[in-house]
Amino acid sequence: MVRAPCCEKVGLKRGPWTPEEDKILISHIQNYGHSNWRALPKQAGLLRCGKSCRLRWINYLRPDIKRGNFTEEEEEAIIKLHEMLGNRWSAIAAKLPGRTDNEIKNVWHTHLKKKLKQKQDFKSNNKQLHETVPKCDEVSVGNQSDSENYSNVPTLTGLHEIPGMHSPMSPQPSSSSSDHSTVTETSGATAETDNITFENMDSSEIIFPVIDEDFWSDEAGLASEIMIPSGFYGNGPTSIDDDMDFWYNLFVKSGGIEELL
DNA sequence: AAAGAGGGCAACCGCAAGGAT
DNA sequence: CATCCTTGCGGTTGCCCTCTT
Repeated sequence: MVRAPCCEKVGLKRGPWTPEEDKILISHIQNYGHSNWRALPKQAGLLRCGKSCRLRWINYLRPDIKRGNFTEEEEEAIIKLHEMLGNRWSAIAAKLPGRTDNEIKNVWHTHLKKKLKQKQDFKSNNKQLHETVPKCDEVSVGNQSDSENYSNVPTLTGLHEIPGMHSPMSPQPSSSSSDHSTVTETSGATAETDNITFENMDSSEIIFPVIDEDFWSDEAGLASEIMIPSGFYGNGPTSIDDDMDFWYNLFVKSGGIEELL
């Protein structure tokens, strides 16, 4: 038995969009917006389903779309974000202004998967080196009431404000660079470490766990193995999704995946 | 020069979530 | 509370272009 189409397709056009259709869609959205995708094609006089119009707009016609090849930096960012988020293309796209989830998904499947494979091959060839990275499992991120436990982590105490990023319980960094040394923690910190900034830290002070393929997509794994600085979370959100910027920036700041290999 | 292979990318499909009724 | 509708998302498809033989 053939499944009925998800939307009415009788008389509706499919396939590649023509420049004329694009023009109509752009003009209509500019004039009336896109509050209702389903009704839009009818109102605009397009023989397309709403879904198709939405996709065309989001992936191609939106004025803030960045066209052209991905830069090296963007590719690196995608690889790192994919390590953290898995196949959550929209979440990855949200971190890359002007890039769409579809575009990122395509570039992943066409270029970056291969690139990463090479990296992983390299990694497996250097397993011995890999095993020298210390593994820690004393600290749980999942329970914010465990903040006392964080103070038992010697390697990261004193990590407070990272320039260009914000910890979940701190205010957004201001444009003034003088704010870099601002201490914003609310609990669990020791007074004598308040002047220490991430910038001044030796990267060797940060210890990441051994990472395998499942690590970043497994919150439980992350929660049980990553070393969290004392007082870093305080009363702030504690889940990974609550502040992905925080995790990503921390990861990148500490050297990213290369640092772990 | 022609044919086949492979890659890149736009578009489609189906499902799930969330809101409206 | 149940059902319907709409939107958003990730996976997949298929066309077109380029490269290789």
